[in-house]
Amino acid sequence: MRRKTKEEYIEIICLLEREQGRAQTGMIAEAIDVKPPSVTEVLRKLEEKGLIVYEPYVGATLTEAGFEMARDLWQRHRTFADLLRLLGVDRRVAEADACQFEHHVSPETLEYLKLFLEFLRESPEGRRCLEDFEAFRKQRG
Amino acid sequence: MRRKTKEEYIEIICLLEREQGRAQTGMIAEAIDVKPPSVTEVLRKLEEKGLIVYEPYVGATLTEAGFEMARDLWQRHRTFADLLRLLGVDRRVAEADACQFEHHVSPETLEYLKLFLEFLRESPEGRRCLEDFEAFRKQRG
DNA sequence: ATCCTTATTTAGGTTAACCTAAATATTGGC
DNA sequence: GCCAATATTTAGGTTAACCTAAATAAGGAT
Repeated sequence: MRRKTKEEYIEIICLLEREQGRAQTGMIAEAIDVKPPSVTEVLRKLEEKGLIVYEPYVGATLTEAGFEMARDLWQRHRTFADLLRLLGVDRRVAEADACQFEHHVSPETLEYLKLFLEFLRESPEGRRCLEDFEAFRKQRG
Repeated sequence: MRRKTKEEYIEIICLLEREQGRAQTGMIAEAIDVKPPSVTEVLRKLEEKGLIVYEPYVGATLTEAGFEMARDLWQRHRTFADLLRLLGVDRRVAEADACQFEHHVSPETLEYLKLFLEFLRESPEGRRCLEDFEAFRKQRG
C-alpha cells in the first residue's frame, strides 16, 4: 500500500482514542496497515511537532493542536464524502476517495464545496438539482 | 516544495513535447522545480516502465503508453478544474487543486463527476442549478 | 578543427517512511 | 511474586526522491 502521511496517523489516533479509549502502537499499526516499529518512529516525530504526547509502552494522546488537526481533517473528509454520496457515488468508494482528497484540498476550494453541500441539502433548489441530476444520470449514465 | 510523482513527470513531458516540440532534462527540471540530476534519474525509471523513450543528452519522448497516461491525467485534471470553476472557485486555485486531485481520484468517482459536469453544462436543469447556487452563495457566503 | 560555454550525466550523500530481527518491557495466570 | 506470553522498542537495512559537486558531452564562434 501507499505511504502514510502524518495527517493519517493523527486521524487514526483520534479515532482510536474516541472509540477504544486509547491509541497504542499496535492498534495504530493494525489500523493503518504498517508494522509496529514504523509507528513508534512516527509517534516520536508527531510528539516533536507537538501534535501528540507519546508515552513509551503506553501510547499516544492528542494534544490540543493535534486534536484541532484531527477535527479539521474530519470536516474535510465529511465534506467530500457527503458530496460524493449525494451525487450517487457508492459509500465505500466515496469514503475512500475522501480519504485522499482531504489531504490535498485548499481552504478556498473547501469553502466552496461546503457551501455547495449546504445548498444541495438545505435549499429547495438544491434538492431539486439532485433530483434532476438523478434523472439525467439514469437517462445518460 | 512537495515530492513529485511519476505522473507529474509524464504530464510535464507531454506538455513540453506539445508546446516546445521536445522535452529535455533541463526544461523538465525547470518546469517541475527540481534539479537536473533528479530528472535524469526519474527519466531512466520512466523508461524502464515503458512510459517514455529516453535518449541521453537529447531528452524524453512519450511512448504510446505514456501518452495514454498523459491523456488520462489531463482528462481527470479538466474534470476537476472545470467543476470547481463552475462552482465559482478562482481559476488559479481550481487548477492547483485539480493538480492534486487528479492523482487520487478513483475511476468510479471520476465517472460521476464527469456526468455531473455534463449535467451542469449541458442540461437546462443543470444550468438553472448553477444559477440557483450562485444566488444562494451570494446570500449566505 | 579547436576551444569555450552550456547542458547533462555520474558519483556520492541526505531524508523519510517503511521493513525484519533481536532486545526489552509489561501483564496476566499460577 | 515469578514466569511465560505478548507487546513495544532498538538496531540496522532498504527504497525513492531529492540534493551538491565533479566529470563529461554537445554545439557555436573563431
